[in-house]
Amino acid sequence: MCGRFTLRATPEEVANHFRLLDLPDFSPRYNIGPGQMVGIVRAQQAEPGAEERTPEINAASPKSASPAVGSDAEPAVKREWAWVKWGLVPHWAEDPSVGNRLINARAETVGTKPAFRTAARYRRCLIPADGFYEWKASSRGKQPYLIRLRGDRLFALAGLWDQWHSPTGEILETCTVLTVEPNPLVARFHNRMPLILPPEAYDLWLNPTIIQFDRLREWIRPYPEDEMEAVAVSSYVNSTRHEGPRCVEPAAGTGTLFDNNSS
DNA sequence: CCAGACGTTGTT
DNA sequence: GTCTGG
DNA sequence: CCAGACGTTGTT
DNA sequence: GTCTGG
Repeated sequence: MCGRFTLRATPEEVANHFRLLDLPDFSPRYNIGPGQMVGIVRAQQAEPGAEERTPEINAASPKSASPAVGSDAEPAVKREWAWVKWGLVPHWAEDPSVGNRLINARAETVGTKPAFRTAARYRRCLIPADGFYEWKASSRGKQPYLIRLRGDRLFALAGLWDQWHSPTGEILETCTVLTVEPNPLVARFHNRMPLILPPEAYDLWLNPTIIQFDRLREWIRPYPEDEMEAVAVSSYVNSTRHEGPRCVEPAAGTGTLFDNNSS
């Protein structure tokens, strides 16, 4: 599953990887947890008070209707960075505290569950990350591991977002991370893992004209294990009050990098 | 029809 | 909001 | 995900 | 033990 992750890359790297029009503003994050504000990439939203009336955001574009192939070089839909709270609060929720429990959503069923169905059709997003944490129980307590791509590359968690209007009229934007079956590497830790999308899927995932969630099924699968690795890290990361490089320091005594090829 | 729910995760 | 259960 | 709380009453 | 908050 996914209850904690990192975004250690620079704003430049994120803007480049996700083809953002504007440079986002953030500091490296070593310990992003539920309830915190996270940066997401989503299809550019219509400006609320904009003078210019943009006719039908690309709804009829032939490019946006065909599946993206090969790379993420030419986004059919403009993308924007947004800050939202991790823990999805459905727009119809009475109490925003439900978000505390909706930090993950099963990708297999998200198209039909009432809490996620509409978001799965109209409000998908990518959540930039470059690592996530899993805890493994042992005789000496719980040992945290940082799981990342080989080469420590940036990647995208598949997510959904929603808007909630408080009684006093404030708008709360929130998100959730989709999960799938784990690949064998992550299965050492848990029976679920976050859904990681390859760049060639970004355009389809963010395309608001794709409202049939079934068209995204081919991307609902565990990320290849041979592109991933796990490192035992300090339990300093356990507390969400902790931030900084200490969170990813190799655990004392281990220093072991354990991946699919080690035995 | 109205009332009531709406979600995920963990684990021996 | 929208679906399920009674 | 882990950490930390876990409760009520009165009253100005 | 179980829920809430971060």
